[in-house]
Amino acid sequence: MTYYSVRMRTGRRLDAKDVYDLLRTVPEGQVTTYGDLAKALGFPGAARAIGRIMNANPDPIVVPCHRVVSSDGSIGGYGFGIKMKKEILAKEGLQFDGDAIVDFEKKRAVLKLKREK
DNA sequence: GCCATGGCTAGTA
DNA sequence: GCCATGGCTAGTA
Repeated sequence: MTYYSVRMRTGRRLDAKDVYDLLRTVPEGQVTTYGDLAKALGFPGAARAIGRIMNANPDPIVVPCHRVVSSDGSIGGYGFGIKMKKEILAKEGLQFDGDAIVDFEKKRAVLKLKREK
């Protein structure tokens, strides 16, 4: 599996693999946000870049990109359509009020960066 | 110029 | 609802 890394305007690199690894720690039944992932990895403000990386997800089976939603608790986007995103999340136990996640703050995962080798 | 974002403000009710 | 943020890409020169 080859991942790409994103070159920030600052010159720093955000490795897509780091994003996917962190996202994989979000358990079924919970969600995180684009901005939370960005911040946890030390790139505050790069939420939009995270969205791009989600869109480029090479393996939706392994990387649960459907668990990444907007910071206001609304559904956010999805490469296969937000309808499917909602269906998957519903299957994982989340409830919706329109496009808004019910009890969003309770479902919002606390991201912890694992020390890498 | 586009977009799978987010934060802040005006302005309505 | 506006605009700052951030990288990508089609398409012009």
